[in-house]
Amino acid sequence: MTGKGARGGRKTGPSIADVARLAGVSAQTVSRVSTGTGPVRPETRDRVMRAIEQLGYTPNRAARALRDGRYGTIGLLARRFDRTGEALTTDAVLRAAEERDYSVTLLRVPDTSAKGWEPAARRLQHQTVDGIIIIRAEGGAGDQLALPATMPVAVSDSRPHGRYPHVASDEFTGARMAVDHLLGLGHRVVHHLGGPLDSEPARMRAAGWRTALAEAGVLTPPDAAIGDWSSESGYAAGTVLAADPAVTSVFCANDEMAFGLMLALHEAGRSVPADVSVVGFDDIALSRFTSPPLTTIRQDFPEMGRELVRLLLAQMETPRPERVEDGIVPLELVVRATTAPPRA
Amino acid sequence: MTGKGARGGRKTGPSIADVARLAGVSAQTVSRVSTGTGPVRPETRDRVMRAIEQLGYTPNRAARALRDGRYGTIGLLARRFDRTGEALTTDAVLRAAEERDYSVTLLRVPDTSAKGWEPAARRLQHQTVDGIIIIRAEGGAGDQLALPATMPVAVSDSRPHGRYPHVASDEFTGARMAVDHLLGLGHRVVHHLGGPLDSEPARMRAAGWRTALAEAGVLTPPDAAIGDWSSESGYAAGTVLAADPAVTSVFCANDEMAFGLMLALHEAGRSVPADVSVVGFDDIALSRFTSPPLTTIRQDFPEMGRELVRLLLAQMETPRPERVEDGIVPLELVVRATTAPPRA
DNA sequence: CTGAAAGCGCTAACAG
DNA sequence: CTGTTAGCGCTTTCAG
Repeated sequence: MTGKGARGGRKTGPSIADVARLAGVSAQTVSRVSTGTGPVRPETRDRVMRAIEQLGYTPNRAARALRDGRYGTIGLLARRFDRTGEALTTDAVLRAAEERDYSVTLLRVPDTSAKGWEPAARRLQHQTVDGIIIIRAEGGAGDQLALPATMPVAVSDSRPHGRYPHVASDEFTGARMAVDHLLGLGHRVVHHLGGPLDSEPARMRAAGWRTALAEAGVLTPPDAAIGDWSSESGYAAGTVLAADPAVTSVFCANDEMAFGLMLALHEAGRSVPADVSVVGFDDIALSRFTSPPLTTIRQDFPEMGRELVRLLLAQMETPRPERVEDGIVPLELVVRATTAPPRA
Repeated sequence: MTGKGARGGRKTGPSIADVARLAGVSAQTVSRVSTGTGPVRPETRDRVMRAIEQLGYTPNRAARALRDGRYGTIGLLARRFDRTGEALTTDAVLRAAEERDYSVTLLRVPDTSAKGWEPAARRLQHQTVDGIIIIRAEGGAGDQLALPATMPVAVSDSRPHGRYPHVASDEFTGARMAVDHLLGLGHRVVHHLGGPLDSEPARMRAAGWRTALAEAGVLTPPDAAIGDWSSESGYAAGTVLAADPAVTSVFCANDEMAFGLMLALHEAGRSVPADVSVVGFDDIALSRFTSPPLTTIRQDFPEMGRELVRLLLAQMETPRPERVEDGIVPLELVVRATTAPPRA
């Protein structure tokens, strides 16, 4: 014989063949027992079970994935995972995925620009994922994502994508609720501390603010301050706003910035809510427990996670469906102690 | 011919064979180009590259994993991922894993008890992971984890495990720094709001508090209040502590509880830091921006993530080494505005 | 009810 | 420098 061929790859743990050998049956039978497929005589099943136990056999997922052409894994893409919004979404997606028996792999995309997203997304495709959920807190042109055409995608963002189905909170309405609340308290005008300009959620919140003001007859709203979601940026904006006596109320695009803003206000000697009312957005866990507790717009993260996973799996079951509906999650105003009627 | 055999599994995307056919070369050559292994004539390489481009070929990771006997993936186990501590650790681990070209799969373990951890851990083994990092914020008897003997594990916890290497902040020293700071300000005694009793980090922080007090001559420290890390529990403890005029300073086992405590203090008319000083633990992003900004002990999460990954990969390279050193990460006192000398 | 064969896609070893 | 072969572990036919 011509000694050709080559040994295959590395062995990992006990394989189905090892179990079969020990139990004195065919690999086939072991598979049947292991997967619960097909008829097996109770006697045989017992023998196999014992062998499985004894060897500590667990099925090799790579082999199964190779055979089935799927991994049972969802990739979760975001710029970072250490912020409140991402963490809450991640946890929510994870729970929803679990329910459907999927696991979740994280991929961080360092760069905001489309250039940053794409290589990471490609890397993700080389990873073991069947579909991708993208959290887009900011970073504009995601339409250029250039993912493989067959890769199912769902996006957490505030606006239809054209290409991929998306899920979003009803940011526009949420912002209006915040502003209407302030207006209802008697404020003549509401200032705004917005998120980054390349963030769609930030834009929607600003639009809601502007619209609510317009409907109340304030046709030329004050300039909006721009932050980057961080408390630092809220603090910076706060030092400016604090100096303007015309400011009696501020609607902030997220809670973190609201806290930074309030600290600046406080340091400038303007008290909340007596001198200026503040409304946040998100309702993070801490907002209930700051002094004073923050009035804010609550996002339903668990529901978003569920929607995201639902939309993604729908695509995986029916690849490239003609049209996938988007998801929209309602928001809720939570009135706490940072809002009050204006002085005098 | 006897029509035996069976078709294999489902096709996913273009395979190496498809590329080979199109480029008019052997599968081997494609593999060589794709992996950058072995010599290929520039001409041939170009032809292959074009074919790859044209078909949008990307290697099938399941097949590679099957062959190599490894996945390039780390599993990250935690009770939940929506809290600050877990989110910071997750992000840190993710960054560290990326550097070493690993991806990270999340697994949530709903149950605190060892009973909850084990099935989840088994499930993880059935997942596509080469090793596991466990974040143990609470939930005691992790020694009974019963993971497969060959699975590398690293634990984020405060105390040697016996079984698995662990990484932890130097909680004991951190707690002492907090208490010494308060004592140095002139407080006669320092109260403590601790974490859950089944949490090792919580126990270490309480031990550090007790030791620092003892060294200062306070041999019978006041009873510690017990929380569950949440602001809610901090608030509850705060309502009790606020009623006790002997309380002039409190060291809290984390920042979230400190915020809850301070709100309760505030509502009871006791001001921070004039009436009572408060120190937290963690230094979460918001702590700098509350009013007043929180004095706290800063944890170095990125460093912890790096250590955790380093320890895990060390085991994977040298399976079951005789002894793996544990990691300990230093802590830092950050003095802000919630601490001051006692009144009078 | 059980066994044999074949093939998912990839790559190490060997032969040219 | 390139091609052939074999095999990683699993599961779906098909035959017995």
